[in-house]
Amino acid sequence: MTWRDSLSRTLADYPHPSIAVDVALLTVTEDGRLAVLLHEREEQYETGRWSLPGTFVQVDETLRVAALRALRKKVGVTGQEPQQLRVFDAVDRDDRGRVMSVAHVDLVPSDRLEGTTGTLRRVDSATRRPVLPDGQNGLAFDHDEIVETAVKWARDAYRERPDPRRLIGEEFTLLELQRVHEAVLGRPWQKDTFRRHMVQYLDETGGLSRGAVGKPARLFRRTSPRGEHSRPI
Amino acid sequence: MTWRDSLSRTLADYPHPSIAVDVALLTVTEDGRLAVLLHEREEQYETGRWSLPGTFVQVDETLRVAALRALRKKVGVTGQEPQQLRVFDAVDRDDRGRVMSVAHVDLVPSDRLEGTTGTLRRVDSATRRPVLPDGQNGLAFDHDEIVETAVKWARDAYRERPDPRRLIGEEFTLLELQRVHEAVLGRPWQKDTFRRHMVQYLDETGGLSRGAVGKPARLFRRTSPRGEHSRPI
DNA sequence: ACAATAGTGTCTATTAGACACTATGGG
DNA sequence: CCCATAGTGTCTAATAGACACTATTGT
Repeated sequence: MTWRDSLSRTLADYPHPSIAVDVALLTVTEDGRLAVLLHEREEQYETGRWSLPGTFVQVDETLRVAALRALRKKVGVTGQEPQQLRVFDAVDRDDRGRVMSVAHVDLVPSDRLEGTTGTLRRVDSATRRPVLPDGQNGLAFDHDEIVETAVKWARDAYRERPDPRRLIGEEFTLLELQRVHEAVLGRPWQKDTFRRHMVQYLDETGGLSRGAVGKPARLFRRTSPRGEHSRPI
Repeated sequence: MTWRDSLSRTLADYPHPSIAVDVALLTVTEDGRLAVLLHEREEQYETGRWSLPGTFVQVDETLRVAALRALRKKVGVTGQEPQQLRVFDAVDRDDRGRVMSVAHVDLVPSDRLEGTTGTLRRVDSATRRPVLPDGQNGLAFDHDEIVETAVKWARDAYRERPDPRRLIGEEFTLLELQRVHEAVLGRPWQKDTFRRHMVQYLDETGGLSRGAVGKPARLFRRTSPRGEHSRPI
């Protein structure tokens, strides 16, 4: 007997919380700043409020699939790998009912956001919150807190390893890598310190950068990882 | 209009996953080893299988309350502070239906387990899994993975700070503190390295230990924490 | 005196960070 | 030649780990 049969009715019919996913999709903008993708709510009484893309989790769906569906339907973005942050479960966090949200985060190159129906908002380095237009202060629900957790996750991921979310391509110079890390971490880095910290995780390709002024830089790629993958906080 | 009114029916009546909590309640045994509290399942076809205490989350309940209820009802333990690990959401993880589980962990002094109806099982230091009796190998559901994540959480918490889960009392000697840390981490520590690492987070009380052989040891207490609290991984 | 535990001085190896130097391309 | 960027030698400060020594109690 499987859970699609009548036995499951007794379990599923008992009143239980609904479960949603919300995704803080982060990126690095052209001018080297961290930003988060928002969308404007259209529900009654809420028009004009900003929130993270999210959706309810359907009965047959994993969280990952629900998160990808939210990105596709709400902001028109496809093909990411959202990571779980944590569950936000305050009983009064959603006026529409008893809804818990599994917060997710992802960090993707900005060119994957082309054609999005969402809006990129810079994340303030000090507050770790999105900079909202004019008089507005704060996202809907508990989404400010989700963004803060997401930014912390991204910075933790970029403190140790070279570009773990692959914001840049397979081959890169150390300066290109450093620019990405400075954007995510929101602070500068000494080039020699940065180099000596990262080279242990890099392999030289043998190639050199071309076309720019100055001494051509060596190209590197990430060392193929041996063990653990990146994890949510 | 609140979520108790008719509007919520349309939301809650739509088929959606059930949500459960499972708690890996860890402790340090008399002989200085890490252990996890299990209980024997009584459901049909499952009698004799071991699992973590868990329960379904009710519609009005926070995860914390549900986790505490599971501990009270399933193993007769009260008053802990479970921390979220992550959501386990594989669609086939539970034969009874579509159930996601929010895994929790807590680490408490062994005297709080007096009168429990559960069973303490030592956690193997190498595999990070509970040592099961005779021929059994593996907990029900995905609970082996939860225990592994819980042990990792506990070890991370005890790597930096002095006894963050308060397994020992307010005042203690450095040797007492070291014994607790060695039990959680599952490895010995040099006393001078340990001391110099931990004193920065400790205040001297001025008191001395009494009654034992050898030079009396100074008593310390934890420095009142300024900022962040302990967090799940 | 001796056993046992507490606590410290000091050496080494490693590392982050900073400064300043050398290296190598384009114009 | 000059400029700009790449890459390295080296110094300093901080830290973990280890060893060995001194300190202080009970018996």
